[in-house]
Amino acid sequence: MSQETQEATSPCLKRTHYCGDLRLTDAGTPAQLNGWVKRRRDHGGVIFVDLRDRTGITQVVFDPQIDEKAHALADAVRGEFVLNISGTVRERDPGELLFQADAAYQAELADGNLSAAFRALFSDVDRKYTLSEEIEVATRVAGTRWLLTDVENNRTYHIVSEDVGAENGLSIYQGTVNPELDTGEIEVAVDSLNILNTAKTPPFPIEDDIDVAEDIRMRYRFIDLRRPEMQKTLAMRHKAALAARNYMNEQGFLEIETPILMNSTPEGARDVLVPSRHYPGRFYALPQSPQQFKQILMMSGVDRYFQIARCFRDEDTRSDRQLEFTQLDIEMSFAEADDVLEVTEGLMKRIFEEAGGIPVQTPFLRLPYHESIARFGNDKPDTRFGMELTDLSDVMANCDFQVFTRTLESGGQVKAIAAPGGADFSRKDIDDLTAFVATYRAKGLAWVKVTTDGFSSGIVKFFTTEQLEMAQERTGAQPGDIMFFVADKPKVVADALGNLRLHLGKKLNLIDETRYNFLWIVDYPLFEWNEEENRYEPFHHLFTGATEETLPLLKTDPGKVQSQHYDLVCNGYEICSGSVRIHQWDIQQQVFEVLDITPEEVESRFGYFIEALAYGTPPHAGIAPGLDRMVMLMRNEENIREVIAFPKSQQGLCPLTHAPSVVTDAQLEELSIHVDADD
RNA sequence: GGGCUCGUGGCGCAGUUGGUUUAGCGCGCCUGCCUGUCACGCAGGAGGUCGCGGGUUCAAGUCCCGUCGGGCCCGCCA
Repeated sequence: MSQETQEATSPCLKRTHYCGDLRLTDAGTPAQLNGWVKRRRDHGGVIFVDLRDRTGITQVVFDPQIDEKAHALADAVRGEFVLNISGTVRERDPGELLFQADAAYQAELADGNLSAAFRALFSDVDRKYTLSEEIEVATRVAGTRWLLTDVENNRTYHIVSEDVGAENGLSIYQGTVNPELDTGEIEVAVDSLNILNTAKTPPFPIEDDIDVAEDIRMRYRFIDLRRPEMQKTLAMRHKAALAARNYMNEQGFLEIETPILMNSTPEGARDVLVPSRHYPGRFYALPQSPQQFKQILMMSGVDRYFQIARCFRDEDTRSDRQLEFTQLDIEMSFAEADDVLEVTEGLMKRIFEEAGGIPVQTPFLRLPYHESIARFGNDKPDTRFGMELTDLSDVMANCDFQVFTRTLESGGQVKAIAAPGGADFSRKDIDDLTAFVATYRAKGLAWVKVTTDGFSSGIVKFFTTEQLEMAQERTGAQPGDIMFFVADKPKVVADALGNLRLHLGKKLNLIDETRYNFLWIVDYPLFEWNEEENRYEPFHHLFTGATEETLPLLKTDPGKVQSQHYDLVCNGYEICSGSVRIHQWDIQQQVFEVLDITPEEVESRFGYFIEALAYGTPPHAGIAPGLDRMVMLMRNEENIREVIAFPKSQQGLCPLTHAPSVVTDAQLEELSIHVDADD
């Protein structure tokens, strides 16, 4: 194969346009393009190449009559070769004359409604030209030239009013315009080609809607990222970060970097640790979030801070969780909860509208935590559809179904949801759903179908008609639906039915994918009781403030203290989490006491922080929107890896570089680390 | 730590109750022909031993055990 890539004179790499830029108005102008070969179509005499860069595709034509040398060179071109071409932009050829028609049909072109008679002329030429119902007519030159696009058949026709024999008539040409491409009305006739580089045949095609295993895409991520969809995602992520940066700047926030190497705080998630060379046996930790530093910045008088911060949590991944991720970290002084919510709402509006083109209505609804759990089974509800959970504990207390009554007697609950159209579910469907809820520890899934003839189920006999009618009324079940019941401890009921609701919402297509339902979850408890360890734990983190009304309960009934924490939820994803912080030393001490953290522990773990707190800390509050999840939502992706350029696999490996890697003994020795690696 | 699931030419898949063929198909790839295609077309061709290891059997891609890798989920994590 020809490998001649260079001339003696080096090519000019400065492009005049990107491949997605050119339009009909550019016809006649010279153009120089750089790009990758998406496809080459060799017709023996003339060669077409679809040249791709991050903006789009332009068809370039190698015609021996224009430049014999370029045409000869193009013979060796293959997929993903890197080309530099120059030539002239030209309107695409009107193509071959198909037939001529009476001038009277011209009137029909104005409104795009072609008569049956006109349509028949197309079919008369050849069956394959039969027009579909979906056609569009564009006027190219008023009164004389039109472009007729058959959208469904992806075919174009040029129609020209010109002299046909003695009188004026219409000439219909089979056009060469490609309605699929933004640049489809033009092409570049090449007079000079430089093959800047060759390429091995890629392992999968560089185009959207490919059906390729994810690990192969990840191993060849540099090829995967060339796909238009991925370029779109990268660009959107950039726009989101830019919109955020601009907005925060306009709101008076300073962007400040905080350390990546910091100290380990064993609270919450596992830290990613980095050994210290100077101090054998000591480790830095990568930030789970810049929480303490941003609070210290408030103590430092920064007043308003933000950062596009990389965060690290050494926990197992999920489709919406990575080992490292990016947050728009925000903190503001002299601020109350409402101030943070307002700034955040403005930020969301700005990001979603500027980066995603998605209109956002503010302010957002606010839903108390307990209500969210009660109605949706979790604190990140997808409110794009109904099927809410409903409590039937009171109704079922007197039924004859012992599974329910025993659960209720031991302090459990009976709740239900109604699935629209679920009366059609087969035994197998229901078995699958039972297995589904079992993963959330539910011991069973009771069901009752609602039909026009009444209730139908193996367990109907255990209930009175009134009880079932009450269940139907509360769940809102209609004839044709099915009611699902779970009886268990409240946590299990919430998990099982909450996830079943989501599962069925997707399966039954109840979700409007075009909607973005933003929603604040508020009124969280400050502490959570840990049954096993017989002590309180912070519901969020140690520095979350309490509401003024519930603050006195800190000493008497900590479980009832309400925090000033807030989460922002959109379509079932938590996208921001924040709170008003404790800024008073004595209140912070009380929190430590509730949590049984000894003064010694406080001193060793947060000594610097507590000390800073005592030196005039302003009231402050903050929040941290997750960039990855926002981009994920805007791109309608269900997997966070799709919106990260180089994500880790589920096992925490980098598929491209194979990190983490084994290091040399010399490196380990310098760090005084002895590896005990059996597994 | 656990459950489920997938692993056959470069990619996507098919391989029936273990025995039919030299393990098929589509795409891609290679060669040749073709001046208007845009999923170009036509003709021809190359390429896999079925993730890996072991076992059962006269016989295994097909059954069993183990192991490695990918994904989803529980735990964990906000």
